[in-house]
Amino acid sequence: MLKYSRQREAIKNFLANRYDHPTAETVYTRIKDEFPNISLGTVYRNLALLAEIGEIQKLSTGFGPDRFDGRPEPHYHFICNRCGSVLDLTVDGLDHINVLAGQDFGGEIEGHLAYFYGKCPDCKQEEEKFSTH
Amino acid sequence: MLKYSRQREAIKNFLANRYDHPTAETVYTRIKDEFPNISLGTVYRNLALLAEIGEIQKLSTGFGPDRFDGRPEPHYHFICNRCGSVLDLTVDGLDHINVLAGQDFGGEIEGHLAYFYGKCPDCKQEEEKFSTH
DNA sequence: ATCAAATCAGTAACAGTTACTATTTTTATT
DNA sequence: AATAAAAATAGTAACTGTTACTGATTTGAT
Repeated sequence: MLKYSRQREAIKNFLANRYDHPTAETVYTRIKDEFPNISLGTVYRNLALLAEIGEIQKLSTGFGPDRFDGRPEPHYHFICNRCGSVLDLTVDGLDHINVLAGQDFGGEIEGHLAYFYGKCPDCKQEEEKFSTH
Repeated sequence: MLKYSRQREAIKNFLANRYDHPTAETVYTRIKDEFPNISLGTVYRNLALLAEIGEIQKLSTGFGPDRFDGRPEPHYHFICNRCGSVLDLTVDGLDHINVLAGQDFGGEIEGHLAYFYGKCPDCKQEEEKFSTH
């Protein structure tokens, strides 16, 4: 049985108001303003729990620590390979790739996980300042 | 300057003859048959080096340790969420999703990384044995 | 054969995360 | 409101996967 916890509530609210997909460490240091002696373990436990019950999303990008997304609706992410920032993307109609992937496959494709990477808007603009034009 | 190393050669050959995308730990224990006192650090260093020069691929699935693929040509992977096995997929013509993802995005999409998941052929067959038919 | 650069084995250190324990909070029941 | 069991907590230790360090060995150009 799930009981209320002020710490969990604070973590969820914190994520709901951020769009930069912070790490557990970042959540920890920021929640500390409100709960000075919250422990890192509590942050990890609640992030895992919230992700499990589908109220947030956990992003394992493969480089560096996991990141967390306060928006539970499925959506894709972009990772800037210049500055490392992680951004939300609004892409739809990508489910057909499951069919393509299942074409010559004896098993059953149930879903996919995709990350897009490249230059984020900021880094693109920054780079254009120095290019010939 | 890159110098030859028997250990690196053995690691590369080992991977070239496997299709199950072993972990560094697995590579280590198996290479030990030929090099009884090879160290785990050497395995990690060479796997990273081989991946960097494009002779193998490193797969960061997000759950558990990284896995390594002896085939350097770009291709997609399937992860069975029943038994955890990682399989190669032959899918082509998925590059158009970069365009779709870049539609309403101010930055520049340069590529993507995708994993498909579901039931592998073995687990599918296993499950069908127990279903009503 | 010489010798610098690369690689090695062995081991210590590290990052990110999970597990443990004794205490505190929550919440259903009185 | 008091009670009590279950859940959550803070604090800390332990763990997993990986990287960094060190002094010895191997490689390959001269």
